[in-house]
Amino acid sequence: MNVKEAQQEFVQLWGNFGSQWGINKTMAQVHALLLTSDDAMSTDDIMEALSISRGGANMNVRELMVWNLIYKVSKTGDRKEFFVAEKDIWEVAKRITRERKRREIEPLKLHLSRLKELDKKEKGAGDFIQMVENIERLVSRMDLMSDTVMKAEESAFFGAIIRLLK
Amino acid sequence: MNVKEAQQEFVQLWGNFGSQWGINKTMAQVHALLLTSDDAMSTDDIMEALSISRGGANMNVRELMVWNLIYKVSKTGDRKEFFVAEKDIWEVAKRITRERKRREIEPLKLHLSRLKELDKKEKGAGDFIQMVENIERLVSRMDLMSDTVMKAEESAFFGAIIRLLK
DNA sequence: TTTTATTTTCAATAATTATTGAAAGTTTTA
DNA sequence: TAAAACTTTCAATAATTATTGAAAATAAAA
Repeated sequence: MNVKEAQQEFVQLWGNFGSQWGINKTMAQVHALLLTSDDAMSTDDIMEALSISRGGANMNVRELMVWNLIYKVSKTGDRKEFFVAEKDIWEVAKRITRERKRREIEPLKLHLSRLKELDKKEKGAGDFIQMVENIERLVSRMDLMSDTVMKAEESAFFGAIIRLLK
Repeated sequence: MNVKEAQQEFVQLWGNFGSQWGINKTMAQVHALLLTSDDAMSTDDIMEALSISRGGANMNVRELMVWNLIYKVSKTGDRKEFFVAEKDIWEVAKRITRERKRREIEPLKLHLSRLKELDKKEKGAGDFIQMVENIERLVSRMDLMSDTVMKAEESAFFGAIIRLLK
């Protein structure tokens, strides 16, 4: 297997993995392509590499820019836009986490919290509220966990503690 | 808002949230329904509550049993099967984590590891392998962290340490 | 055994989600 | 200013994924 083949396999792998976790497959593929590409790529390069349409390539690079996972760069003497990915994988993880938190976790927390505004006198209300509170606690803990992982990575001290917990 | 309305809203909420994370929407709804239901429900009860077909109800309860999130129970004098959910939300989280790990993370790790078997002499191979290794490290760390959080919940000592990291 | 109740399967269909590609829009160059 | 180069949009379409429902299978009762 040469590098190109390995890269193609990685692109497929990452696309499938992404879609299992609710991330658009093609977006994940574009990301994987840029992650493992040495130099900046234009929309045409991406279209060619992934056999996708111009529209699709454009939409996905724009979305990846919103997620802060890729950047636009320009080459002197070329009018086209080129794109490069953030290569620090921990930075990548942090940004994906941040975006999903903002889009999904925060609204979920809000919604759950509002669910507790029900007639507390009614039979069964207590149990229901308890369940919602337990879920709220779970979500918060998971949320905190992601912060902790990221923080641990940045700190030798916390990192050592985390490893102790294994 | 009464309990029933709140429950219905929760079912919708959980279904949407699940599908954003790659979990079948109806399966998440059946789970939410049973999670917030006081007594065991039959397939007919579930069909009625969620307005879904018999086939759908059956497929989803079976799948939830594979995930170990619900159990079959029987009522004396009734031939039907009834279902109840595991109500301990931490247990629920652990089981979902375990299942996704088994189905997705383990295969991903294997696949990533195999990607490193390429001609290392080729130009660019070093960078590619480095990227794959960084991703492997990230996946492992995320994986380990989920164990740690679950463990922390069960242990005052670990819990205290995790809180320190906040 | 036969009937009845219940569960399971799965081909057909519906619903959802992703993708295309050509037209419109924008920016740069001549 | 007009033409060329490039980017963006979005209605139409394709691909994927979820759902139905009726028939087959299974299990319990008569």
